[in-house]
Amino acid sequence: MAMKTKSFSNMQCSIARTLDHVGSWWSLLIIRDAMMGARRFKHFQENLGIAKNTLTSRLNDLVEGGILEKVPAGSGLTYEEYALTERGRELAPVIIALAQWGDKWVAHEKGPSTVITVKASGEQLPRIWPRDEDGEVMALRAVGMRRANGAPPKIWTEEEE
Amino acid sequence: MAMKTKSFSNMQCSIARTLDHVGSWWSLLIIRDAMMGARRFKHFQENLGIAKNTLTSRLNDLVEGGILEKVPAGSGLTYEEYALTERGRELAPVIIALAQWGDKWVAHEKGPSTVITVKASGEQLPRIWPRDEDGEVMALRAVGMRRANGAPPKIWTEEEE
DNA sequence: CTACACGGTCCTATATTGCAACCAACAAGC
DNA sequence: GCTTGTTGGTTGCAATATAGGACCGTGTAG
Repeated sequence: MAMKTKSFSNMQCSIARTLDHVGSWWSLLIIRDAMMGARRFKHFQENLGIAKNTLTSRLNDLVEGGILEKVPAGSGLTYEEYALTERGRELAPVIIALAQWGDKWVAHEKGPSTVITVKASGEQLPRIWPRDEDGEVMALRAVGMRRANGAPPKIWTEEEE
Repeated sequence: MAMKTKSFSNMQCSIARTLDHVGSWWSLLIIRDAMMGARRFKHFQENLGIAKNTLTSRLNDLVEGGILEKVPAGSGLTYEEYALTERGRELAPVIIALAQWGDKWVAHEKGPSTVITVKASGEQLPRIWPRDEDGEVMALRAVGMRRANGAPPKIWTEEEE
């Protein structure tokens, strides 16, 4: 699906499989703009400064991947717009995590250009972070990653956390 | 920093700035492996099936970006290993969000190869998701994204959410 | 002294991206 | 009815990045 030399889609890892859909340079920025209300070709193009043929490719990939869908623009309008599907909207945690990491670690001198908020209060959204079964924020060292049963083994076996 | 045609690093948007560090095809998979304990060049190479020169580039970029650092492997050992910095470890929410999205929407027929857990209980980590100031899980429609004061305006002005 | 593992570098072929030109469909102005 | 401009693309070409394999210097094992 993604147009690169080596596809991740046959990998079993969910991260790789996700990146196969949204891992190319512009995909997540297109999704970000879609979440902020961009719907038309020109919106993405003008806002991102992306080349038109590249944008065409990315949009087609995202539609094919079920993240965007083409919908009629409205009564009387002839063109179609690009709208996020539920699948696409559920990428919000990824977008939020990226934005918050960037705010903390590689902030622009002028501050962030986008603020993610709790609509009800207008306040800035709290940091998205792993939580345990009780909803308590966890230290990262308390998060484990292990191979699933039946998964191909890792190569490095010197130690296990 | 990242070696692509057009750099995102001068964009004000935090998402773009983050992607400038981790947006290339392999970066996030390298970080995933590092989180699972990979430390040596060969670990990444064998596990990912990435070309060696590409791996060299990506590792150098990540070190330059402060996400990995080279550390002496240990007493008596001559080589250096790649270890996540705090900056790198804090990408965990991104990795988790990608993994959980993939598990839900593009799962492999054999199931996930990696399971992310709460170490204390061994249970699967709950879904990482935006929460309000009280720690309550939010509906995505309750999350707002708006331009910061002073940010360049969006091009599309037809509607505001 | 020889062989091999490790962590690279260098070269070439292919794939992807950026850029600019071009184009068809439609709308607005005159 | 004709011209112009906007939109949403497509097509070529040049530049860049990736995959793959050959090669290499250092260190270790035998």
